[in-house]
Amino acid sequence: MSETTPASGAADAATEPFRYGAALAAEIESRWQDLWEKEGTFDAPNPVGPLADPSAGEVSAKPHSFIMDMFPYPSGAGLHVGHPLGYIATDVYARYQRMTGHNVLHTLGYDAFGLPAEQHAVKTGQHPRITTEAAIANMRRQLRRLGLGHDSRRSIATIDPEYYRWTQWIFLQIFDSWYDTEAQKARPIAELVAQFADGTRPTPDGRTWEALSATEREAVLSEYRLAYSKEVPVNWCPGLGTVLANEEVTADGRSERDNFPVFKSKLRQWMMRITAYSDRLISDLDQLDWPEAIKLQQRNWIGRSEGARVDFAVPGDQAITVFTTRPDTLFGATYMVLAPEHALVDAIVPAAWPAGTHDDWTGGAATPAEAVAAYRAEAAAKSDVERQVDAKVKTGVFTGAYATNPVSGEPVPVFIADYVLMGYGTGAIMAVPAHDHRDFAFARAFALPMRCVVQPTDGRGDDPHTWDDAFDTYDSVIVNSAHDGLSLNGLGVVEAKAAATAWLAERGIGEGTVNYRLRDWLFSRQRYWGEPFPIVYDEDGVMHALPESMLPVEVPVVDDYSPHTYDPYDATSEPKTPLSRNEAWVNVELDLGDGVRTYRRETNTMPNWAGSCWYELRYVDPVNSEKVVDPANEAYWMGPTEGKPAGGVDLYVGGAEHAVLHLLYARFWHKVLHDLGHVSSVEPFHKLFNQGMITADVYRDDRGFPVPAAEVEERDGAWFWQGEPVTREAGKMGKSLKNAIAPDAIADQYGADTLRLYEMSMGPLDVSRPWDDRAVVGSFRFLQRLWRNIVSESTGELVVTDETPDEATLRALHKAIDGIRADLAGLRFNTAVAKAIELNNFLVKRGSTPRPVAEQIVLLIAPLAPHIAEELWRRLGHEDSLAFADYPVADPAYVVDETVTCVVQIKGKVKARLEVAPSISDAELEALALAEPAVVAAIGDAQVRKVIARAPKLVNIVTG
RNA sequence: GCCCCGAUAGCCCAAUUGGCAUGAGGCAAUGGUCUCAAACACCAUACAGUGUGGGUUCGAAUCCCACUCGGGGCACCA
Repeated sequence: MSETTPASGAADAATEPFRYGAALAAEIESRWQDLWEKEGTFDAPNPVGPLADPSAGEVSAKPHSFIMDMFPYPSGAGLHVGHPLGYIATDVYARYQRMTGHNVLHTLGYDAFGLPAEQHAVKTGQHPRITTEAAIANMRRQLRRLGLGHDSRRSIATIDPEYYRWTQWIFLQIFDSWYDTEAQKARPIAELVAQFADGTRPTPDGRTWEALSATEREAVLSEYRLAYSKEVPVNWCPGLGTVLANEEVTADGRSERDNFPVFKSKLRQWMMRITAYSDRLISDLDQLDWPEAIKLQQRNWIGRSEGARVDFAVPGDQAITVFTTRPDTLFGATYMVLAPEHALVDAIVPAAWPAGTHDDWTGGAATPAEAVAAYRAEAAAKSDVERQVDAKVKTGVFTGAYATNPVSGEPVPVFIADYVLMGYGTGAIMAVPAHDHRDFAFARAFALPMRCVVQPTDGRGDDPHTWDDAFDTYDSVIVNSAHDGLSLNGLGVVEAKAAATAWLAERGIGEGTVNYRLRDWLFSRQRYWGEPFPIVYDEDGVMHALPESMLPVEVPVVDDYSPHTYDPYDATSEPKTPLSRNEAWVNVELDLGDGVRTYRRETNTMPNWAGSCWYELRYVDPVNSEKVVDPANEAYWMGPTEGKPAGGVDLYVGGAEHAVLHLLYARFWHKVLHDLGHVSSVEPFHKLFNQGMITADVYRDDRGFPVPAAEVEERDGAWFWQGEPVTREAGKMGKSLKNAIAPDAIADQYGADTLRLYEMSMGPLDVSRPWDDRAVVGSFRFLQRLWRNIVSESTGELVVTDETPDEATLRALHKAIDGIRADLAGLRFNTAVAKAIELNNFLVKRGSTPRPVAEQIVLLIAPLAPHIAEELWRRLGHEDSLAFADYPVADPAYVVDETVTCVVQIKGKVKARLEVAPSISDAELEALALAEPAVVAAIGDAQVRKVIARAPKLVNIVTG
């Protein structure tokens, strides 16, 4: 770790002043960065609007390439070398695209609202805008140093009022629309109002629209609006002082951020009706070029289940409707379970236990009503965490009521139990203990009857009472299922489902239906640092959307912006919005058409996801003050094309952690905007690529606390910090593990081109790999050798020669061109770098570099190491930047070798090698191989049974 | 518990998708050149047979089955 001498070799400066060292790299890099900035090299012209460039010709005719990185939070801590991995990759790809004739849109904005920025501000005692803007400035400085070719005119930040004006505008579009299930799309709410007004659509209670009060109308409409405010069960996190979306709560009932407990609470909150789009969000995945793993995660999160609704009659002329995915097992339904909070429970509970009620079923209560009340209290007191822990033990209580199995006509007892969730399906199930693991466990605990209706195929017999668990395969046939004109016996599961569903539908006691796991998106937060809602309430409490002319509703400047947080375990606490403290802002006089009146503002703010739900659209048209995005610009950059059926950004690179949060929300917003006619694309992101993480060694002391990795010494295969032994493991790079390495430090030591090259050569972009400080020098040496092949280290003069390249050199060159092109296009940057190194090593060995070869290798490396490439290009006599130079194209004549080595195997073992023409036929090759003396000798007396010839590379002789 | 993904030299990784691992590339190691010495640089050398066990095939890192280890997702969703 002793870095006494800079890598440039200061001592050599006198004799080798033009050596490619850290000092020269720094000089070259800052000079080119200044030039790119001054000339606006990476400014991409739009077809129309303020960013159109008349001198750029007919933009629409040029092929486009819209390349994006996932929006970063501007962290106060600055970047470490893991952060820019994806940014470098997209920059390399963008530069390659530019050199292959594309009009490239590449920029980077900042997702600057939200909890991280606010928490940082609270910690430092400075207003979030000040800390956030400082963090953005620092990040811009760090990123500029890496030579990223961004169009800075398009670098928006979500906290800019001119940006969030449109975030609020989109909210209003969503608020002012409803989902027409027949047309399968969102439509303006005005069209729904018109239907109510002219009577084509009846109001819920049958009165005319005219007869409803404003409040009543709003209540009707809020059942349709895609953004609505409603009292709903929400995830309340006292430790953070805000409510959270389902997607922000972990499986064990804690907040994804800071791991605080989350409690269920019923509160009035803003919701987004994302569930209306469940089906389209699943089916449109097929049109996208995304990693299968991410598509799978989205499909699982949305959780589409096909099944049936079935009515079970209960006394009092009522019915309990259940949802089941297995209507084929209806004959096996031996009891029912309702969620404890199910509305029908009170209606079916009888005054006394039926005669002969099992003692275990009553929970020790004297009457069913008491048992139900006691169980409900018990269930309500449980937090999600406790429920998780207790999940294996089934609890519940008998309601005292019996329902009738609609196919067998048998009475079945009705229970309440917390293993049935109110929020899914109908909040009630038919229990088929023989063929469902959860029902099996419950039936065992309560000694309930079981009936086998799916023939076991594993030899366990057909008496469920002797089984260890339920038998739930789809790959069998139905048995014991015939009564009253319906027989499923002998049918396969799939046919039986259809038959049972049809039978139910005929009798009006059921129908086929689809259920989704996805819930509506909880869209409000009790935060200061977020977009205010463009909503006010009048004196009667009636909600009004602000007109477009009143946007943006700016975040008010206040002294106290900290959230109301509570003891993380205080489930009884209630959220309070920071904005509500500011009476002067909350109460506002406006003229919304009825003259000037006093209104109260909505004081919740939007979640941090809001700004990132649509930023790709604003990148396209960042300074448009008339429209969210001009249709011509949107159509050019994002519109559907042949290879991009749903449209969207051409390449989107980011971490896999956003699989169901940002990517689902953004798709939803985009689809609403599409339905309302604002964008031509159906999906926001066509090709998605998840980059891996850069990990780094983490060293921990004997208490398990991380120690500063930079100060650890290695001795004899063990590690020590301040003389004490420490352990080593791989971990995420970051401040908390004390192993962060700043890109600035690497750039100081070697230059940004080396850092770029190293990050690209570490491995495939999509896998995580450990940072190795020592290995960086390998990329540096490559650039030094490249430089030396073209420029004299002592004089700075060109050393390229005027020779005509020989055939071997041309073959090496064109093979490299061919390979590197394919690798860059396929985002395989690690192998592209290897091939460039290989070609350069060839030139080193060759002893001199012919000028045409020098020019080609400079162009080849330009996307990866743009500064040194620009510098060499200039020294080779070119006046213009190579950013738009044509990328080398391989001559096919030199890509294939004149002769290839053919391997001759005997029974799969290599026995001889032949030099043959690539065009040789199988037959010729076979004859040649069998004539080869080494082969003849190896075959000896053995019989040749078969010869497999795969011209031109292989012959395999099978003897025996 | 269920579902994905992965495992190649001391380390990071290639291998044109079933056809030469005398491994593409890099790091580290060893020897040498340069140097008063070192660092930088340069030259050269060695190092594994593809996590384990079985199978398919003329031929397997690649396909199939089982297992081990590592990473990720879901987790009473009926």
